[in-house]
Order: sequence, then structure tokens, then C-alpha cells
Amino acid sequence: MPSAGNQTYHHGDLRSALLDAASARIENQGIEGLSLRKLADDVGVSRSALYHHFRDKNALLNAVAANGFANWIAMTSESGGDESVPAPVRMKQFVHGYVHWAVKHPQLYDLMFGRPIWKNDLADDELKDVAYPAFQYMLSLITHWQQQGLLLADKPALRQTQVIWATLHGLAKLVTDGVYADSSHIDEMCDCAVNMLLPKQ
Amino acid sequence: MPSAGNQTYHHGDLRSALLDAASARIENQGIEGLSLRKLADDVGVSRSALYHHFRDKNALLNAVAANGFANWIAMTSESGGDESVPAPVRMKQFVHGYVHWAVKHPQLYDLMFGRPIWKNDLADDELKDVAYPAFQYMLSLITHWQQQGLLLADKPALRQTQVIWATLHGLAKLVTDGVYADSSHIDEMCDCAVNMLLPKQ
DNA sequence: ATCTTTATCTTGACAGTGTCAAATTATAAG
DNA sequence: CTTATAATTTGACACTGTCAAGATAAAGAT
Repeated sequence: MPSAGNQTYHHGDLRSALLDAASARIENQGIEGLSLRKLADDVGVSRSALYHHFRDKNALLNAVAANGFANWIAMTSESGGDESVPAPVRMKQFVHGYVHWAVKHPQLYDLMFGRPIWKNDLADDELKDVAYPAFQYMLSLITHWQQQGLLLADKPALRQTQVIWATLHGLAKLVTDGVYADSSHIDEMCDCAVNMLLPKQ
Repeated sequence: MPSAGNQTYHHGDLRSALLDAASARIENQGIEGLSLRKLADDVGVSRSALYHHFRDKNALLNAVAANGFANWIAMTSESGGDESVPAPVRMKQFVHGYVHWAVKHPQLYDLMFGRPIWKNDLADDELKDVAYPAFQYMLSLITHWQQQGLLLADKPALRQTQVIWATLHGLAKLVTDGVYADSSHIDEMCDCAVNMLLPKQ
């Protein structure tokens, strides 16, 4: 029974080792800098050992992206579950949380949304099963805000969710592209977004 | 004096021929499907002839993207210059125009914004010289709307421009990724965005 | 224990990619 | 007509993802 990190012929837990190494490389150099052969070298294994754990490169990237979504959901549902703070503050926190998470993991965020996974239908079921609940969670959040009167009820919650996500994603792109590295700009932009999206009383 | 389309050794206008062929291929198969060697075949020229007109593949993609920005500016400034219609209608038209342009040229739009040109500092001066005025035009538009009272003056026009562009880009991503192919959804989403971004009187 | 089966990993190979150096050819300049 | 310059090609290199066939280790059966 070989343990992880052994020098045996059978690696033991190659799948997760590959996932970790891939995440690390993506975090440092981005998706463009990820080659399967370098990855194999990192883990100390042959080029094509990977194919016994992932169908192809895309499947590996999907798995990394799926981890990203799981990570995002954990972060978000944790910080958003505090019912004691008033709804406007929670929305503000949510917006800042979303954008700051993207700033903290720019390469991962880019993999999850920027790479044409969705356009080219490259997302496998495992990824969809994690990504869809993420959007669903946002929808439930915004439905709740609408019921509380924070948002108007003149448009369906689905549409408002799409618009709000669009704004969040656009802001995230703006900051992860490095044009606005200054963190004060980020917070000002988030505040401005909340200010514009919330109906003035 | 060889004319374009000749079979002579010197192509005559290889640069623009390559640009056209690249645009065509990108429009059909996207950036991922663009190989320099296939491109050379399309134009009927050797693999490395390209390097006498573009420094590398990135320079070619930059040139195509620059054309896209020029195209976008032409479309926008044409449809946005009508001062006879009231400002709220013009903003609505602007939003719909932006998203529909993205839907019409999804692959080009993806090249202009989706590919990590900006994040990885791959944009050359030629591209920046076209892309920056595009944003500047939006800024002037929104400053104008603010002066007309269509938007509040409680936040700087630059911040509001960033937020509005973020929303537009997010919507464009939503629709170009093909999740919402139905055009009625697109219009509803645009309307909802305008509805939310404009201050309620 | 030994044999068989199965999962895992490696080596060799192939087609494809972007890119460069050197050689070739056509155009322009003197 | 010669020279210089620009445009294009051929050969080559390192790199990529992926597959087929063989080698090796672990697990299961007898």
C-alpha cells in the first residue's frame, strides 16, 4: 500500500497530485503556461501517465475549474450567511467579496470564466454540476433581496441576477486584467456599482 | 507592378490578405482554430512569409483586434450621434447596440476582450491606440448623460463608466457564450440593465 | 504460494504548432 | 546592367497533445 509521495512505480494518488500541481502552475503562470509535459515533470511521472486519470487536457482544466467553483461557493455562502447585518450591507459585502475573490485568484477566475469553456461547450458534466449551483445560489440570494424590498420587483429575479452577475463579472475582468491594480479603485468601483444598481429611495 | 491576387512571387499586398483571411477564419472557427500554417495555405503562400509583415502570431491577432475596435467605434458613433432622440432612449439604444454587436461578431469580440491580451500585456501600441479611444468615447458619452441629468452626479463619471462598461461586457459574455441564444432574452436583459442602472425618479 | 487479471505507468512515435536562419527570387535603385 | 533591398521559400528546431504497445506493480482467485 504505497502512500502519497512515494517513489514507487505506482504513484498512489496521482490524480490529486496532478490537480495540485496544475493549480499551482496555473496560479503562477496562467493557463497558457500550462503544458502537460512540464506538469508530468513536476509530479515526477511520465508524459502520458495523466491519461489514466483524465481523458485529455481539457478534462484536467475542467477539474481545476470545478475546484474553483467549489472554493467560490464555500467562500461566498460563508460570508453571505450572516442574517444579522442588514440587507444593503450584505449586498455591498457580496459585491466586494466577489471582486476581491477574483483579484485574489485571477488566473483561476480566468480559467473559470475567461477561457472559452462555455462558448465551445467544453464543460463536462462534473463542471456543470458545480457551476450551475453557483449561479443558482446567486439567484436565490437576489430573490431574497427582492422579497425584502432591497431590489424592485418590476423585473423578474432571474433577469436582475443576470444583470448583477454581468456587472460583477465585468468589474472582475477590469481589475484582474491589471488595469486597476490600486485596491482603492477596486473598492470605489464596487461601491459605485452597488450605488447604481440599488434603487434610490 | 503586381496587383493583388496575382500568382507572382511577390504577393503584392500580403499583409492585408493575411488580415482578411485571419478575420474570416476567426469568424468561423474562433481564435483557437487559427493556425499560421493553415492561414498561409489559405492565402497560398509559405508558412513563414507572414513574418515579414507581422512580428509574430500575437501581432497578427492584435491587428485583427484593432480592426475590431475601429469597426466598433464606427458602428457606435454612427448610431449614437443622433441628438434628436431623448437621452434615455439613446442610452437604451447604446446598450442594445453594444450587446447586439457582440452577438453579431462573437469570435471577434472574444478576441478583443476575452483573450488574455490585456492581462498578459500582449497588446501592442497600435491596438492600444484604437482601444483606448473606444473607452474614451464611452466616457464622454456617459459624462454627457450625467450633465443632462440622466445619471446622478454623486459619483465621478469615470467610475460610472467603468460600472456601465462592466455590465455591458458581462451581458455580452452571457449571450456570446450561447447560453441565451434567444434574442428576446437578450433584449429583456438589456432592458433590465438599463432599468437598474438608471436612477428612478 | 502461484497464477491470472486488472490497474497503472513508461517508452516510442506521430502529427501539429510557432519561430528562426539561410538560401532563393523578384523588385527597386544607382 | 549592376547592385542593393525587400519579399518569399525551404530546412530545421523545440515544443505541444495524444495514442498504441509494452512493462510493471498491485489485487484477486485458486
